[in-house]
Amino acid sequence: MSNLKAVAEHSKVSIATVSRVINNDPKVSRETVLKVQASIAALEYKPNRVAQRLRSSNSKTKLLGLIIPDIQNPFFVDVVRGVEDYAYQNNFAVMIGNFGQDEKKEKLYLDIFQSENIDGLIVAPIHGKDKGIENLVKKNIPVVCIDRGLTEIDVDVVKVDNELGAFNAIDHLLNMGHKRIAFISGNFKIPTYIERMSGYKKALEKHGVPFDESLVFARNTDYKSGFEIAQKILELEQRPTAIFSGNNLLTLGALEAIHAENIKIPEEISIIGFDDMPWSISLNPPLTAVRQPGFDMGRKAAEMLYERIANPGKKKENVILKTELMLRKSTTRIE
Amino acid sequence: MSNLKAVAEHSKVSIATVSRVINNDPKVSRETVLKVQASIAALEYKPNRVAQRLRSSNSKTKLLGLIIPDIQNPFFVDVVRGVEDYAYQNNFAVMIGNFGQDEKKEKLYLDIFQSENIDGLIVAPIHGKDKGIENLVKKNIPVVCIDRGLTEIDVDVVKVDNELGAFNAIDHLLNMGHKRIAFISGNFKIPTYIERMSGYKKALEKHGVPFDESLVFARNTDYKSGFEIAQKILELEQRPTAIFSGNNLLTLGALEAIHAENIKIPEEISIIGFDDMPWSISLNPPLTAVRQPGFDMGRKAAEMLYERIANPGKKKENVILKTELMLRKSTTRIE
DNA sequence: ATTTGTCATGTAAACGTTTACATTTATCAA
DNA sequence: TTGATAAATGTAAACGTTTACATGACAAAT
Repeated sequence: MSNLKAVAEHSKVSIATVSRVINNDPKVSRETVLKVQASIAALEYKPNRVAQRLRSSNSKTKLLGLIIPDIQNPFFVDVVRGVEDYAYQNNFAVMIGNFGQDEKKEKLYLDIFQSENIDGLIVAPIHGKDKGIENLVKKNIPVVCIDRGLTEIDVDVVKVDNELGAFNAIDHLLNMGHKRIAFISGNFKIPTYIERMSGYKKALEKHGVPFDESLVFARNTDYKSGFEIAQKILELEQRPTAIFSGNNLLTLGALEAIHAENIKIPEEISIIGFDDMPWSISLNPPLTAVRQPGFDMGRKAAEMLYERIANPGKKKENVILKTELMLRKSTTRIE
Repeated sequence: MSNLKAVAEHSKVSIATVSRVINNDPKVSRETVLKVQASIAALEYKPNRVAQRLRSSNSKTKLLGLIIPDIQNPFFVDVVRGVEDYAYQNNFAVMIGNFGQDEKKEKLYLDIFQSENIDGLIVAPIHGKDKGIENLVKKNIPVVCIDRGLTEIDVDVVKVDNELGAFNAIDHLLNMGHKRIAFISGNFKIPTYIERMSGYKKALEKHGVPFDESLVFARNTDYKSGFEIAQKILELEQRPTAIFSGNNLLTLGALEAIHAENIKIPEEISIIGFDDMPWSISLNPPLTAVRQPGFDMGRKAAEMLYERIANPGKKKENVILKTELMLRKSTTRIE
């Protein structure tokens, strides 16, 4: 790879001048600019971003870190796309780390990204008291949390009104006459699930239905957990008439379990999923789901990160987007 | 962030010695090692990977680039997971770029990754004559192609036997009596679709069914294309009895179109998709599909990249994995 | 006592940039 | 002519590492 020195020699100027041309410094004569640009083209010179980042943190070639809990979850894929969309338009590169709900792995990525001198980080914390992320914030490294916030410290957040989203889903089921509604949740260390649980409870309360702890199942947030928990639910002596499932993958896993038992949805059991998918309509049956605007969340987070980088002192922001209940065919009225 | 110098001062040795301790150089006394390690811990020192990469390319802190065509496609998500799995175990960081089948964006990521001094690249080329990737290979930057190869140049490749995969799918349909089989393909610039097309033709040939060009539709590889092409197919005067769809997203899009028209699968039309998904069983109806081992492909590619980095001169490898036809309920026999 | 060798450590150059500061040259006012 | 000012360019330090080479201390061999 050719470097500044090569270009400088080729156009018979100093490397400082070449650097100035690259950075559009006005203090260089038109003549020299043209000469240097010709050399740059001739040698196919590309600035070395590693050297740029080592030398100065406020260069124009920014590097963003993005840490997500589970890339298999289409919701987070949407988030990634949103972040990338904004980054691409603004000439950032994005480094992605997927920690698969593994706290150690999250910590590793935090360390790596930090020592890669990233200019900013977008992260969905594994829990609300994440010390690693708190540290970054304290060090004044620009951080935006997505999907989940931090409880101990003030930080930029983009999330969704999880409580209301869950409330509306459960309210809908209760309105249709359901009383025994199982909740397949993710781990309650994760803030989102605490909030969804709270919405679940509030809806029950509103309808005067007593809360039954034995209907709540919290494990991991993957396909397999959804499958296994649903199996258990279906075996219950007094089977619930409806299932509320906490995320995309849990829903898909639960569907597999239900289909494996040849149980009819919604005639024998209703189901609502948190997280919509483009192909929800093609599921058997078309799935009623709580839609989160993943792409928009990603884009917004990137935008906020950009602003935070430009203006580190600025007041922390807390953006809460709305969910939408997509009514389809996986729920029905019962007497 | 503390640096070598700070650690050196803290433990009253030179920075060279500290560096040696970090890199486990045996030529340093036990006593000093302990002293330095204590300082490292006290100051929470983390090596700066940017400086490491600038200084030497054969350090232990490697950075891999991964460029994929479409992160919305669950197949590529599996690939990402496979790559990451291997990378994580071997202490690499992975930088992901998603180019969304946009050639310009692919080029941009190629440039960025190169100027980030990546140690190696895993990429699914947008087409077989990708000059950008050819250049990297010529510059002796370790590259492994995944899902798709390069025609003009010898390079490491991990892919799947697309021709045979498609052949088996079409053969299955023909065996069930189908003769008019539509093919929803991606763009024929992409090598995979050329190969799948070839398998499609060979199967027709085997059964003596004449090839009908008007049944082949090639556009993009996204959900929307699948939806729109399927709409067209359903409007055909003499409607095909079966659809073979070229990838995950095309299949899901096509399903939506079919369901929107209230057409029964498989009674009124059969469908086989290239690419299986974990939740294929929960689709309406459970989808018959050609499974590709995405995770294994990613893992294998990372492994090959690792070997190529260690041994750049080694002979290029061409790994072709097998597909598997997953028989479910979306196809039926016709007379 | 001198030489040789080994081990531990230090010194300084290098990686490719950016940038504060210094230098050169030209322009113009007095 | 001199000095001041401005414009264009160059010089060199810095970012945080790694590493070839130099140095120094000490023990063993002569």
